[in-house]
Amino acid sequence: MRTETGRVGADVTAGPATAQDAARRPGRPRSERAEQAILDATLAAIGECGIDGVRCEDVAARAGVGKATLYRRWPTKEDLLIAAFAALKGPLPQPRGESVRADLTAMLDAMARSADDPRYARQFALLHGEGQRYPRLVARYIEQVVEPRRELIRSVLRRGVESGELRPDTDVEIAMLALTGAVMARGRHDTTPAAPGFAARVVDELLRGIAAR
Amino acid sequence: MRTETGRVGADVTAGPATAQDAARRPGRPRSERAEQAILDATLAAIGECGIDGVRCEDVAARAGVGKATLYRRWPTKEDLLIAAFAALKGPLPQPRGESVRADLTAMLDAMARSADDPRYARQFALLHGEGQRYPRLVARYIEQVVEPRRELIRSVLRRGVESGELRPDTDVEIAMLALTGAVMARGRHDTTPAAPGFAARVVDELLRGIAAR
DNA sequence: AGATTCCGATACGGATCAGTTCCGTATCGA
DNA sequence: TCGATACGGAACTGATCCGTATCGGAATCT
Repeated sequence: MRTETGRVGADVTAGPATAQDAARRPGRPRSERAEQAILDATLAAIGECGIDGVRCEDVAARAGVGKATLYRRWPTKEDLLIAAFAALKGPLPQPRGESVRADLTAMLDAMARSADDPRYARQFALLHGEGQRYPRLVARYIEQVVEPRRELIRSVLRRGVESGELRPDTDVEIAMLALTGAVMARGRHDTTPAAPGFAARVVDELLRGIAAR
Repeated sequence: MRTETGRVGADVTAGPATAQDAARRPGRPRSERAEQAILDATLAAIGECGIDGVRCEDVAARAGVGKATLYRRWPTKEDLLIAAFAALKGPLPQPRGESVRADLTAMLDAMARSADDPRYARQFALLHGEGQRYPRLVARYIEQVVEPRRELIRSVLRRGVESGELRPDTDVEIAMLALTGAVMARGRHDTTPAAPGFAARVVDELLRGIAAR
């Protein structure tokens, strides 16, 4: 049974009880520092051990925190993982709007670069691999991390079609998949960092096409 | 300690002791049927439960086999997984050589179609996700499954360059990543089967390029 | 026949790990 | 100061699961 005072499971979506909530309640408020330390430790553990390799005991130890402190905030391991992934999503890179080529290159480059971080590198694979056992986790991750990034690429492509930079009959979805997929496929089993011009080369190959004229 | 009679660990690479070996030894020979049933059950379990979700006990039960029968062949879980993945690799689709477009389309279509099989769909993700804990498994899978398929795509592309079907300055590696990556990216979180023309659209977009003329 | 090895079944040892509970202590509002 | 809640630490429970051991019986060789 949960020792959580009165909160229900659905609240996980909005995060755990924060220190602000507690400030209006009697007793010692929850430590904001502990909370962040736990999330950081969780992400580090995921990067090192994989999603199923994360042990709550280890997370607490890394964070310099008692297990009770962890379970007071997230009643199950899945809740903790959801919170960690949500915290990881980070800022979306904003297209600068100069040209489709420049925007796509910048975004793919950011993708490829973050793929060199093992924490990011294993995100989707982890989710996909062990995702069947954590369906809420997968759904939330796709909604909060994957789709916004895909949509950003799509929007750049659509803008290119409107501005005449791209063929009017461009299949935006296919192009998006080819671009993001190339970055994914490269980082898949290649642990070396992406070469400097990699993103630009991907964009250029797709822009020009590989068919002979 | 292993109860294995006299075989060494390195033999796992070449598979377990087969019924043929045993036929030259006294006593009851090993059942070929049990062996195949175990491998099939392993693959099914991987597809359903994920790589870490596979339980040897469950595999034995599905195969209608005692645990001893399993451990007599593969002394550890990792050995079993390696054997199962090696058995899964299946035949390589052979390019028919008519045209680059036709060959690529056929191969990507086969990829997309097999990605609809959950057993295949989760292969690389599983390996990538929990691969850190099974390094031998990953290495063997890449070598035996991933690379041959990639090389096949590369060879078609190179042939296209030579025949003049593709631009002479085509970046074969990037093109290969864009093609295979698009299929990967589509199937990533999309459980619905690929649309019939999907592979052809990917190939065509890359062949023609999306830049306006 | 007798020795040997395999079979499926089941029980067991031992390790791991999620989640709980309790301890003594620290920090808040009243 | 007092009550309430938080803290880190540690012990504990209960479940899971790998791998071993043992059983009676079946298949095969000499």
